[in-house]
Amino acid sequence: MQSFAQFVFSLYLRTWFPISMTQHPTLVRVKKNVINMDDKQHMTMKDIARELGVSVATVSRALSDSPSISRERRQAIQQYAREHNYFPNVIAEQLRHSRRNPSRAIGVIVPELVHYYFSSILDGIESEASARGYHIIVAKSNESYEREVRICESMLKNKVCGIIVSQAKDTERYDHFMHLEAAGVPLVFYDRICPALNASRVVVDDYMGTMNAVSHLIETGCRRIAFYGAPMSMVIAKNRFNGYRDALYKKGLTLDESLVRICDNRADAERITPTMMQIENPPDAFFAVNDETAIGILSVVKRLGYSVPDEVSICGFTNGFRATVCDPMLTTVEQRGSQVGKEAADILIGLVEGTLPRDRAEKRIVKTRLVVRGTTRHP
Amino acid sequence: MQSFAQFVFSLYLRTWFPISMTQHPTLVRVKKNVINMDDKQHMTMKDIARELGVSVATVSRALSDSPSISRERRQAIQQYAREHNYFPNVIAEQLRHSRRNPSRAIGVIVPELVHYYFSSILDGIESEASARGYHIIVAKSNESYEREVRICESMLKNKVCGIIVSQAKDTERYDHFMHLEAAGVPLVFYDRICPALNASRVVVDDYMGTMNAVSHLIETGCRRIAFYGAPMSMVIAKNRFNGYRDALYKKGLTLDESLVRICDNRADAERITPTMMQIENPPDAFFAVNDETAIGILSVVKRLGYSVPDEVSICGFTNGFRATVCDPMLTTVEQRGSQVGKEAADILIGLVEGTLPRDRAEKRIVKTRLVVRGTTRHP
DNA sequence: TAAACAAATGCAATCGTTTGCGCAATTCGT
DNA sequence: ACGAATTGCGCAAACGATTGCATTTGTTTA
Repeated sequence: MQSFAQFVFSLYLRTWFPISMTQHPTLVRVKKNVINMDDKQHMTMKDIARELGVSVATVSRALSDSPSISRERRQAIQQYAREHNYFPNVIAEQLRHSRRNPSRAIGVIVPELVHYYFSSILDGIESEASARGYHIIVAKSNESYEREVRICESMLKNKVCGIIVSQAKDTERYDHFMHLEAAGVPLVFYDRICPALNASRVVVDDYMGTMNAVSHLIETGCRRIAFYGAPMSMVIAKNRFNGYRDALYKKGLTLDESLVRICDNRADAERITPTMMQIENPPDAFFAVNDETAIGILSVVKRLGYSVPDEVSICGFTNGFRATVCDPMLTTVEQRGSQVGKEAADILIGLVEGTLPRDRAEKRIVKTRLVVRGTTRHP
Repeated sequence: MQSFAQFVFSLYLRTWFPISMTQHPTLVRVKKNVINMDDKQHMTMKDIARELGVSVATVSRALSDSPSISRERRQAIQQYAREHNYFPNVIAEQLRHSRRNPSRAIGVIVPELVHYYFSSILDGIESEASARGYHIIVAKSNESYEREVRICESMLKNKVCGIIVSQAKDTERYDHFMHLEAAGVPLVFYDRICPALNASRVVVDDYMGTMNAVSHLIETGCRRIAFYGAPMSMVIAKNRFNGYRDALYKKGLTLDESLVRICDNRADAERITPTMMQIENPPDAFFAVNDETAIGILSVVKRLGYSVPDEVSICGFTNGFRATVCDPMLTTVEQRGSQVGKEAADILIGLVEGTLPRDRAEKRIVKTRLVVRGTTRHP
């Protein structure tokens, strides 16, 4: 790993000297007027300057490889810095540059953390961000408007360069977001979009995803397809329903409203489904807004003695951990959370670095993919 | 929500004025010498001072409610600040205090993000941290030593007040961690502990968790219990194995080494299990190091025509999403990731704030809980 | 030989806050 | 009414880095 530190160093004089973690340098200096022995801190330019008998300005210029410092001095200073594992104080750098340069911290607001889709998105954001030299500050809103506001304040105070956010469910006012925009902090929404704001966003192609899935059900012989969706106040719910409706329409089937239910979790699915299977002309397939709901349906349908997929087909949406655990494995629409996260980070960084115009909202749609497994028949 | 901003304000003069997100104040000031119209920035003490005809020092003291400023002036300044949504520049604050006060950013290093256990831990850390006024910077090591080192550097540069970390699998050198400690950044390990370092840590009670689970299997009539564990180089693997061994011993059973396998993922489980069921005296129960592996066993055993739990019992470890999705639902040891995260954050904050001594490693063990479901018989 | 020039370095202000110290103005005690 | 104590406020130096401008050298040119 020796070469690693050198590699990093060679990359940049601008980006500075990393601490070579694999050597044992005199990183730890004891404070001059020793008061607290535990008080450890690192070198500053002043230390280098004092030690080498030059001014701080010279050190600064030498370390930034300015040609106005003589070759020998420059190299001497650089070497001293490297040997003593000097690295610049980001706080000071930032204070100095706060008017021109944004920080490299991206704020990420997640409704919840223990959730497959959000984890994948976070993963995508982290990958893209760290690859481009940013780090992420993560906060979860717990689906609460109040916490969301507080988090926005905190992130503004902590000078993030931008925020990637999925709204909390009970957020219906958007002033906090507008304030952020007004304060010059760019915003990128994912998953749950703020309809009132014309902000940049990344969403998955709910419409086409659902349409393809439902078409698949029809093509494999299903004729009475139930739809379990989220409340229509959510944009994604509406899009998925439209996809369902249009798939039926395109295949010449009529939409039977008795087959449409608001249901987006397992408990509800287990409560509702028995009734659904007792109606006069029960469904021969289910499309569920997420895998969790689909699993609920599956467990009930199996318990009622139907065979899956022969008598009843089931299709979910997410393709999370659950999808390959149930028996039979779940056919589902892959939501590609990681890709959503990457796109969101890409937009945000573009906005921050100026490669994307701030006055126009960048909107991206991530394509979904139907993953056919055991809960639907093969064509 | 008007009352919210006021509520926050009333809480603290020290913690400062939040931006009232629900009003439309003159947060955005136009730069005096307008060059870039997009350049938005917020008030500083200097602005307040100029406007009210006092010195910056007075503003600072008034806002920190110092008694050395007269009541009227103090209130006037506070009111002006509140009305104009002044809030202090954390960067500047930090620079000033860098020698005494740590930042309020906690670094969190996770091997992966899309993973139930790590998500729960992250969730626990976030909850505890945000409740105590800290925020978290999250980075994933992707199980790579090199990335882990780089992340440590980056976090050190970004002045986190401490780091909570689970080692990458291929980390075998610990210099980077030692450097952090040396630089005064406290470290708390979770899940994967660094054996070479006597650092603070939070682990789950792998030994007792496994012992209880295996005892449960024995009490429900199982006699030949297979053990699928992780490589013994990992501490948790060893502890879990010991729990298994001692449970057998305590119940008067002998350990049959042909029933012990290194196997910690689904693919391996599906490969190994058919063979395992063909040995002369096949197991009547499996204990697996995690739910994923247990699910793999379950799917094979079911496919081979055994009934679960009547002929074969299965027990996992984690109690993640998967556990309630498989059929029958999985009996498993609940790992309480969220609690682990909370304890870790609690230790770290204690270390940072000085309520816990830095010279002694704080070690906590989170109790597990056996969750009996459908893959094992009831006593 | 003095003026002009280039190269190398230092001075000092700046970013936004905090804080020790000192200076005025007021109030107090005698 | 005069020195002492108190009160209220400002000056200026930090914190660690950057950068325009001035200064110090040494070299070249007229």
